[in-house]
Amino acid sequence: MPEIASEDRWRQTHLGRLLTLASQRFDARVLSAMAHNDELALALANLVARGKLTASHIQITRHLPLAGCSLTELAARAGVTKQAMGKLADQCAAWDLIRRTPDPRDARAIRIVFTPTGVQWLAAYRQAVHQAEVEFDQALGADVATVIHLGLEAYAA
Amino acid sequence: MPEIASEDRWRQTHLGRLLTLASQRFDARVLSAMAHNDELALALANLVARGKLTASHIQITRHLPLAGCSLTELAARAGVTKQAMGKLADQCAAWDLIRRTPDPRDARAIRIVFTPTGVQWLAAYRQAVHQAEVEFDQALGADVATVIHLGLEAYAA
DNA sequence: TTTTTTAGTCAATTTAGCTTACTATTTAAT
DNA sequence: ATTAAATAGTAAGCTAAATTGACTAAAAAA
Repeated sequence: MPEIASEDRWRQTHLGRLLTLASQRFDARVLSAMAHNDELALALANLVARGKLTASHIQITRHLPLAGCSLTELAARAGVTKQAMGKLADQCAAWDLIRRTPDPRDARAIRIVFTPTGVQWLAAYRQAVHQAEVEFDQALGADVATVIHLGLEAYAA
Repeated sequence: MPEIASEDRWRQTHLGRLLTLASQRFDARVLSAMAHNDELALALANLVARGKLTASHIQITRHLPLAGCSLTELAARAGVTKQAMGKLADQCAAWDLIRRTPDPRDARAIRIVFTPTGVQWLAAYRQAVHQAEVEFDQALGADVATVIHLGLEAYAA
């Protein structure tokens, strides 16, 4: 426990705060990389740059299996209600990232699947994450970065 | 870059995702510790347990100096508008965590200061963070935890 | 065949934040 | 000293994300 004199500094540098800040910085780097990705369709990169396509939409990019899945399952994976996921899906569908198709085995259900544009989007996301990881490695050194990666995997996953 | 077969697993374990999950887990542990803190006034612990007093109020706990400061400065430290901070301050004042006092040197300004209850709240927050850090150390080992702490400080702070 | 569960949508509400606009006061400039 | 510009705080209204509750249609279980 810190002494009073270092109180304020402690409040900005304890582990929880550092995890939050590091997470935010990393995400910002990923979004930035996507906004500047020349290979990504200009319309998509612009949506990112203008703040329309944000981290919340990455909830879909992050959780939708390549084979597709139902809205309910996608919501469960992302840990939000199906109503919330439904709205995200509406937007992503309007931007032609995902498509709703009927489920042949269940007339109630719809399958959410990536469109070709969505697959391109997913690839850009992966590349941006990779780039942010490389930046992280360069900032801290590969050894430290590896310890952090493995350590967090043990703590969080 | 991962191959297709491990695509889904990669999306859940890349560094950005791990940072987010670790940050969420850590914060959840802190809130939980505060909700179960017997020394904290029952009314406060209940506010936490019932989700009324949340992470956003910790923005104040985290940024308000022990000597107090103006609302504008507090908002700047936390990186939100003064209106947003004003609302948080209203709630914290209603729960007797902070108090608005006139600034003797500037009739426009008000000083925000912790009440005695607020100081107790801050102490409980520090103790809860400490406890979460101890859990982290025990889960990963002190050496790894230290590397992570120092590494993230270099990356994020 | 009836009952219950499940998938998805609609509507209304909550919440945290923002922008714009305003008053009162202080500081700077003539 | 007086006026102009900047600053502290509040108020009103808006937006975006996510919630709860109510509902329809289809499937599964009784």
